[in-house]
Amino acid sequence: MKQALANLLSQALQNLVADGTLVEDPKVTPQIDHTKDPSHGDLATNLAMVLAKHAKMSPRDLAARILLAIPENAIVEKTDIAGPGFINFFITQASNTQAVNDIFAAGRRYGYTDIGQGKRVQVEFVSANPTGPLHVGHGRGAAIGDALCRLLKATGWHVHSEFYYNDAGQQITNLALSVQARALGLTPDDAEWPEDGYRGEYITDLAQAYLNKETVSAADRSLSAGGDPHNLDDIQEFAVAWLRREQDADLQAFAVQFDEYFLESSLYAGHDVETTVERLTANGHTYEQDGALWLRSTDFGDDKDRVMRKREGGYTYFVPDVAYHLNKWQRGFERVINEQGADHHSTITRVRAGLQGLDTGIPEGWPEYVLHQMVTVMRDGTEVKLSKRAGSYVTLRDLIDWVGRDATRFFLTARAATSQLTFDIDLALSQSNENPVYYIQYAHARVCSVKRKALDLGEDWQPQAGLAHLDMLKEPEARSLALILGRFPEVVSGAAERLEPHDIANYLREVASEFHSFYNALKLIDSDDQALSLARLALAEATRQVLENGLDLLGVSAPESM
RNA sequence: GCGCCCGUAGCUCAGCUGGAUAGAGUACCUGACUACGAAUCAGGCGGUCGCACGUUCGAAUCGUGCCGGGCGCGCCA
Repeated sequence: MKQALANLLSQALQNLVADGTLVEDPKVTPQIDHTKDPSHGDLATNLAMVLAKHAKMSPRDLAARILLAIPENAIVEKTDIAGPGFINFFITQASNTQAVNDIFAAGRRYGYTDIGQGKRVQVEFVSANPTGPLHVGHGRGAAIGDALCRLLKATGWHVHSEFYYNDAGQQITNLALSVQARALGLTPDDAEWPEDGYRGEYITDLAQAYLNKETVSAADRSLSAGGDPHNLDDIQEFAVAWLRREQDADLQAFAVQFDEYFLESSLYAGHDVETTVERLTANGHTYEQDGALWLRSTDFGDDKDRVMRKREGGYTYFVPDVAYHLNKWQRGFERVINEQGADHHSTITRVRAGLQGLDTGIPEGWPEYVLHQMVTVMRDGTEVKLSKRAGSYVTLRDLIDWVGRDATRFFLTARAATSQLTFDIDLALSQSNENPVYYIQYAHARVCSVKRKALDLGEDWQPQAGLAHLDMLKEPEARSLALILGRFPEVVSGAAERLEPHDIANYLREVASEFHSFYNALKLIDSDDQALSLARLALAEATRQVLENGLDLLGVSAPESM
């Protein structure tokens, strides 16, 4: 719709250039927006105001000239010049209800576009260390990251989702030491307990499983415990596999899947880390000082240089990170998007600096980042900070157990990632009008119910039959519902472009709201007027389809009954 | 001290690539079920958009400086 209008306007401009009103195509980007106020029409543009200076005319005069230059068409019913020079467009009935036809034609793929043209994008998210259950922050990352993948797929990108597994380094050693301590009968209160040890209840379960010589099967491996509390390497290998299984189960409960789990240890095994360091050194971006090897990251915008190889010989954490991203680059991804918690913000400059230092033609802004702020969990008006299982934090599993997968997903994606999030357990639990998830799902279930009811009247009460009578949808409630359904493709492509899934959540609430108003104002099934009923049923079914498609982008189910 | 994010209705948040009278939910108040699902709808109340300058036809939106909150500033990850 917007696009069609934009085409008309650009033809109008060409006409004005041709007749000398305008000199040539000026470099301005006029906007076409949906109006807030129905008296302003359905769509409006600021074109005349933007061009006024260039044309040396007043915005309102120019607007009048533009309107005269618009070619004959079947879209615009009438126009208006308003305020300082806005051009308002009232679109025709047929043009408005065309969305319903489009929705029936495209079905499950309505809203999808081919903007990405099949180009490859890699999305990395969650990437939790295998040292404990996933917490609510990982949950937010999982919900947003997965929604991003779905949005990118819907806009024609070839998406590869990935979970980076930090199965090397100090924190894994601490994990192994903690499990070993438990296996040897120590508790976190003992003086001999490892200094940076993990204290959650799961450590106890893990130690017990190890002593019982249990076998764990995770996505990529199956491993049996040796059961020897003095074999630290064996404990470590078992602990990582066990926690991986634990995290897999959490992600499965959240319906999040990854195309690939990438192991940090593979970067050491494959010498990627060494190669990365060698290349940075060969390119002259490193120096030795105080027994350590430094990256001159200040050459690439960092506020200080960073140690790469510590005095004791090990690499700092960001070195394998750079190696990992070089690996991503070599795999040929057009774009790479990393979804992470904002507390890791400082790594961005470091990783990009390392990549620039490799001199392999990686663009400066590569990879892209989506950072999410912290999540606070509230219940009964107070903050929930602890879980039994993990000890010091609320887990993703806790949220799912408390409020269910759909509500968890929705609440975690409904807010802008840049805003801190307060997760209100009581609100998410309420099965009433307070809960936005149910509000949207209810609209979907309601359509399903009405369709069932209509079919009770006979086989000829299929919504599709209403497509022949769409011209009967004249009431304002029907009009504005059709109008918002027609916006869905723009909403999806906009959300994907800005990497902001919460746009979808807001849009779906509006759709549900328009539908409920429509439903309450008009009777959908009237056996005395089948044609009109069918037209309304078709509009309802189109609404259902948009709700289903939109909820799916957020990973939320669209129930046929509740 | 430096960097990033945030500050909009009592509460939770949209709007932020500048546009018309700043929106939604919730809370509170009035109404609507012998109709297809009232988990709904219609209406009302509620705001110096943190503050101050600036940019311009026009600023919640852009710039600068303050104030307040969060996160990060390690040879931890």
